[in-house]
Amino acid sequence: MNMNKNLKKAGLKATLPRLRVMELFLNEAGTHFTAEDVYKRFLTEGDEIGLATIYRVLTQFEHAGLLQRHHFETGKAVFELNEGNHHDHLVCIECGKVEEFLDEGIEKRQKEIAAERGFAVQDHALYIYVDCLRENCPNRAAKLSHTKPL
Amino acid sequence: MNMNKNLKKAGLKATLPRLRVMELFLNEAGTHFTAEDVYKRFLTEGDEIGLATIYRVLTQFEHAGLLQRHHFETGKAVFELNEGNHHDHLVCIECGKVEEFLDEGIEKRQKEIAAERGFAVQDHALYIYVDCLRENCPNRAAKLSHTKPL
DNA sequence: AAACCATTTAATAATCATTATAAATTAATT
DNA sequence: AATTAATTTATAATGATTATTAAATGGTTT
Repeated sequence: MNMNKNLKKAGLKATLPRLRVMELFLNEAGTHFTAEDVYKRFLTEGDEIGLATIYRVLTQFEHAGLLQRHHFETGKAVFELNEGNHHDHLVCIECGKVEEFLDEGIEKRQKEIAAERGFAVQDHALYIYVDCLRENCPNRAAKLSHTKPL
Repeated sequence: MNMNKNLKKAGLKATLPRLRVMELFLNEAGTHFTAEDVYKRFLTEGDEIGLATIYRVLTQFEHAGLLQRHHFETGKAVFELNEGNHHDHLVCIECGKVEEFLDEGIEKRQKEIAAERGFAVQDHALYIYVDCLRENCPNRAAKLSHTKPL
């Protein structure tokens, strides 16, 4: 199957933790998970996979290009399936909801800006922090970003 | 003097640690410091100001609008003087050098993107990670970003 | 399929950045 | 100068993540 092939290509053995992680990200493409999200998810499903293992697997998958890591202002890293399509993020500071977008104009302008200054772009991160204005936020209580002022 | 006034307005007493921190950022406007940078700087100057105090003061200054906090992909927060001029950052992944820029087109487009989706922009962070291509990087050894793939 | 061996996991402990706590000190006010 | 609340110091605690090491497992070979 697809999963095994991905792992093989990355030179990684098909172990239970890795299959579970891969499966989760494939099944829920587009979702952003922290290491702990993944850990807890498995716990509730009956799989006791150590948190350190989760971290290791996520990092390996990132290096293998299977996942992407992002650092929002929440203090913890989030991972999502790497579907090859670069995009930026809108992050709701009230509920943590994440939406993706891509704007060619912005992409192009970034390259120009770096080039104007003699730099070679390696990567970029654009996070727009918003208020989604939903009164019924599932986790309006568990706010993000206690450090960043608005 | 200027410094005392700033602190007063923020409802903060003019203590030695706060004056030293303020002074440092004023004297080196445009520079980005981590809490530890500040801590070490004072040490070499003979002032033993606790790291926890530095953290507290930096956070207070941030809340008072005197400093701005940024999270690059280095894992630690950096602070710079808030001169009122919003700007984004080009960060060299080889040497840590930071350059600032502002592009009205990008700013405008961001607002549009959020608005199109019914969100209210609270803040944003745009970091372009580049290679400054300087062979003589002062700290080409002490690289940044071991986590983020290029 | 049993044996082999390198890889991987699990269970910790360690680390790094940052925040909280509680006792001692100090700035602003009386 | 005395009072009091704010602040610093020193230290412990926390939260996210990484390192360590012995035990277990996957893939391969016989």
